Amino acid sequence: MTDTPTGQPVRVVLVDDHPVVRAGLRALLGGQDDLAVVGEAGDLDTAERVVRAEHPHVVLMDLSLGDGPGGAETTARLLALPDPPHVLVLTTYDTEADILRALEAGAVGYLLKDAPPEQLFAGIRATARGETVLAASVAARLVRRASSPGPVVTEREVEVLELLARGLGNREMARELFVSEATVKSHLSHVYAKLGVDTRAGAVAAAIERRIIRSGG
Amino acid sequence: MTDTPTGQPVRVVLVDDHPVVRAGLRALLGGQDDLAVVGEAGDLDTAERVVRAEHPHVVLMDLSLGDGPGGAETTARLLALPDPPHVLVLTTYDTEADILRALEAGAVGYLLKDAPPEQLFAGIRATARGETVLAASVAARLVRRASSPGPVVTEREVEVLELLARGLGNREMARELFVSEATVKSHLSHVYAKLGVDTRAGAVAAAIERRIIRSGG
DNA sequence: GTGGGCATCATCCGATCGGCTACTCCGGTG
DNA sequence: CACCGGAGTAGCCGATCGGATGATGCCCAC
Repeated sequence: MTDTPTGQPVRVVLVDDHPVVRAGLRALLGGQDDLAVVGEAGDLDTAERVVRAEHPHVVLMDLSLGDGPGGAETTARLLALPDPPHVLVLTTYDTEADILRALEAGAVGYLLKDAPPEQLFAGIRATARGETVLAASVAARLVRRASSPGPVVTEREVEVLELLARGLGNREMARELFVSEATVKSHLSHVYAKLGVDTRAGAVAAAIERRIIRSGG
Repeated sequence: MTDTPTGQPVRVVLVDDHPVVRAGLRALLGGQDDLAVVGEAGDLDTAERVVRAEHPHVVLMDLSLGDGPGGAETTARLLALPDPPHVLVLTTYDTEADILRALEAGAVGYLLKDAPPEQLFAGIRATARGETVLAASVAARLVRRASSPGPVVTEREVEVLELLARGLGNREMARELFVSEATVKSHLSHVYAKLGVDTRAGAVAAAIERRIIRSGG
């Protein structure tokens, strides 16, 4: 509703591997007097360089950045720079793991790409002021999560889940991980408990849904 | 490389549920003299109305249109209109099932959102001429697929896969589907063969990857 | 009008899974 | 130093799975 009282526009850097999306954000933000896009990047390295050079107030970041390092890692890297920007995550997905990783990495906001432009503008202004901005559905997920114990799967368990998704049997997993079959079964039991399932198929589905493992693509 | 010899610009309608993406495409296409965005839509109904009114040469469509009807269905609906446009699918995903559905629905092109703008422009011009345009990775998938027998999973088999992803046992699936356990096992065997796996966990992963079933979110 | 694909059902049987209990190492933390 | 959690290991055993084989009814296409 209201505008920012400062005379200086909010300096924004766009980080997204989709040229189309970058152009879209540029076009949208260009219509706002108090928002200025001072740079953009399609990958982590470029992002780091641009942020270092431009010292933006806000970085608008797409989480599904390429296939390499996740947006969460990128966020962390940018926040480690001197005079770090506020990071506002703007993504297509609203999966729990994504949100948590981004917020844990230090992002102060999380909006979805299908958000109306006004919400986006307001989000950027709020982010520049250091406020936390969450899309409604994102907030809802966080609330829902706050009431449940965090299923923290260990690194090893993730490995087992990945092999599991490839359809390996316990014996094969054991060989692959250089451990005994008993150990694999042990990990599986723990995974089942943490994911709230009791079958391999259910574990794979749950793991993919919570983005503990990815399903290729 | 070359431009279209016609004096009339290519009339384009954008269909995408992300305002940001629509703005991006508008901005990008706006820089091309021979391309004119004559309308846009964020959902199926609007798309149908706009196409009916504007009679565009090309429809740029995002497959991941909302959570309702898929882009494939939307494509089919638009092609069913009088004087139908050429449909160029522009999406984030390059999953086999998506591509096939879109192409089967009648789309003549398939590009990814992370494509460079030049490729996008060329694709639109080619589409306007009725040519087929495929992103490199998409073409590769089709080639890879052509050599293998088409894994066309039946409706019933999808049901089994969905229950499988929920971690149900054969007995439970049988009860859920009002059939005998033997039938469930039969379906599973067929599914395994079609997906090229031999375990329930592998089947779930393969089914999610090929978007035969969704994993929530 | 016959073949093929789909859905259905049945039986057999070896292989695997999943739950249970119990133990050893190790690195952190109070 | 004692405690805890993660990782690794072991054996037992009933339940389940997966493969093989074979059969029936239906509907559609050639």
